[in-house]
Amino acid sequence: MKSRNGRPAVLMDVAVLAGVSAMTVSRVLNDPDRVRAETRARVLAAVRELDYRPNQAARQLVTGRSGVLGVVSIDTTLYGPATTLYYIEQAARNAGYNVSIASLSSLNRRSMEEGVQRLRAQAVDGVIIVAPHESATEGLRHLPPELPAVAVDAGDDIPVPVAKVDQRAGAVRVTRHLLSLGHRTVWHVAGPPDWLDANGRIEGWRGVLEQAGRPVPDVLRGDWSSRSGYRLGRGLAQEPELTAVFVANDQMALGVLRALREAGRRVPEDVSVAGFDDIPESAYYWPPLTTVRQDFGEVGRLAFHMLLDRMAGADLDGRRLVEPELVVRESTGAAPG
Amino acid sequence: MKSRNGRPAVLMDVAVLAGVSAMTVSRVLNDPDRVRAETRARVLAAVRELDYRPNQAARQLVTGRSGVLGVVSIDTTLYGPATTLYYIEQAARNAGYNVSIASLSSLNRRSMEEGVQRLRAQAVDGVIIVAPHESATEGLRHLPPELPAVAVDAGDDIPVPVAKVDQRAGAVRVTRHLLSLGHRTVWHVAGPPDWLDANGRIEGWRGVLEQAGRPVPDVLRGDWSSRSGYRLGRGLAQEPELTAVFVANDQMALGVLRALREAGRRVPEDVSVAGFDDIPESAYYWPPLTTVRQDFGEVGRLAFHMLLDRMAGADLDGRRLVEPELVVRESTGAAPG
DNA sequence: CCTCCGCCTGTTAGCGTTACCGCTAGGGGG
DNA sequence: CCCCCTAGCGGTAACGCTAACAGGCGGAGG
Repeated sequence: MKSRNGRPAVLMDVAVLAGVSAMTVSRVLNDPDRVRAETRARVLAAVRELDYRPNQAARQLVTGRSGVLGVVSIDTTLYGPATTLYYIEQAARNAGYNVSIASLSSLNRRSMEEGVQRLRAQAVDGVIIVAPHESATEGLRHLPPELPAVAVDAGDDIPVPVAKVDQRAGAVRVTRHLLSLGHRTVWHVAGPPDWLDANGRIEGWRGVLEQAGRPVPDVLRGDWSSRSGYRLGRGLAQEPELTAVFVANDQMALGVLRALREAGRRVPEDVSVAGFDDIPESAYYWPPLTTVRQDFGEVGRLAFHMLLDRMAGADLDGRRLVEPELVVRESTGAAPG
Repeated sequence: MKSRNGRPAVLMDVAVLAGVSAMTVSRVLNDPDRVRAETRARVLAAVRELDYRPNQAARQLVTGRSGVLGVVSIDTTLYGPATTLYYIEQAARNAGYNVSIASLSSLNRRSMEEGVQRLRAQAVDGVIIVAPHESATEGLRHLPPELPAVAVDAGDDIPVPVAKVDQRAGAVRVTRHLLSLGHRTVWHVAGPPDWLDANGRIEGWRGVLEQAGRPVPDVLRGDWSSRSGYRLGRGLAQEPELTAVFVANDQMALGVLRALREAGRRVPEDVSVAGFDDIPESAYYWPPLTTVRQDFGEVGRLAFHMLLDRMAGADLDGRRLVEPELVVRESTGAAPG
């Protein structure tokens, strides 16, 4: 039921109906223990009867807090960012926060900073930045210092806390797995330059090969899409020495699988293929894909809780790593011969 | 540069620095043409010098508008909802709106209404509801009437405008395509009951078969996942009569492809398989998947503009359909024999 | 010369909430 | 018996902005 005159009820209407002052109504809503149980009950009854909802703008104007968190993220159509965002939102909701988004189509320092500005203009209490790109790192060094911020998958030497999956460790595991199957070396189809995840995976892969004294093939660069995986896979299929490929994400691995098959090279009998991410479909590729599982949900939750700490004034500036997990399926096998 | 005392500058600080009244500053920001060019320039200079940003809460308190739109959506991890959300956000940004999200993990009337409540408590100016589920339809009939709302992919007989892809037309096209290849009939792996998209596709498929006087096989029900497609595909592979399957989305089609291959039935020589959605990977499945392209981006943009009209007071209550497009690849071919 | 009109700017009064301080009633200690 | 303390509640003043009206000033028209 609405207030007498038809407009939404305000705090004063509740106060009048309950026979108390406006201040008491406010207390009932924000600090219920400080008001006598009987009074509280009367107020709550009035709240229900009038269908009263506190005006956020008025509350924010005086408290300075909006209860809204901002997430600026690269293309939320991608599986990783979408999943991270989803779990951030879940965690935020459970803690009583709302989340506002700023998706970036192109990723560079300016677009990222513009996203932050947009959210700031909206008076968010804090931001989480999902911008796993070299070009955005510089922007992270110049964030407004009074705005609590946490980054996901960011580079080093930045003044904000970071939550991320340990890309390097994942790449190390999958590369070691391939070497342990007897392959002389492992080729690598990487993500685009400037992507931190792509570079982390390259480092892990290269490190294992160098440490084992194996030849390090040239890195091939895709753009995360199946299309680019297919294109690069056609080139790879011409390499006579090729027996194992580590592809930097599952979508590109799908393209590589198709290219190899079209060239008549069997997986895993002739060539082993491994991916990264463990998207839900990869278990149903042909053959089912060996890959590295990233727990994007955990990253999202972690980022949110770090932001919460940050907003509470904690001065954490470290990075928290989530461990990836090797998932062995049927696309990798013993080296031929 | 901040205001003298260290706190963020407010409108009054700008007014003092520019030597005008607060009202003039407000006008420069909201209705620049109504103030003399020279005065305007002085004010803008002061704005820049103080790094002044209008306080949204104060503005909202007096205007009643927040400049924030809400999107309540089923699991934004799924390709369709994620893409729709992405384009809604893009369109909203271009029009000067921010977007706040409420993702639903389980979809039913209560969770949907709770999502709307959460956004309403946040004082959004309007909401877009992506809840393509029977159970949510009833909730759409009881939305607070004063809240401008638009639904995406909703059912019939609801009092809010709807933007959606014409599911039935897509199913009709793909089923006709399969019949035209000489198949006696077409099997169907559908999405979960209560999903409107799933049911629309069933209707289109069934309609074509009945109209052509073909037998109508029992509908198989999956849950959109590749896993369920695989499970149902194993059953299908046992059907001796099977020569054509229309699968209600591409992920399930991937599972069906694998199940058929494992059972030794070749695609498309023995069995034709078609999907729905045209996710970016489906062109790289083995074989490349014939499917129906849904333009989720167009749906998102459309929904946003309908909401804009709605907020402007327009009384549209119709539904706007986006046409899907058949994409023929290599997973469908002439009937065997 | 006066009046009227349009352009530009200023003054006043809120918008709905919470922070801060103050008041009252009742109870326990000296 | 008085004093002080606490629990419970109320009054007032912001928070930062814009709607609505008011006024000054110059030029056009009578």
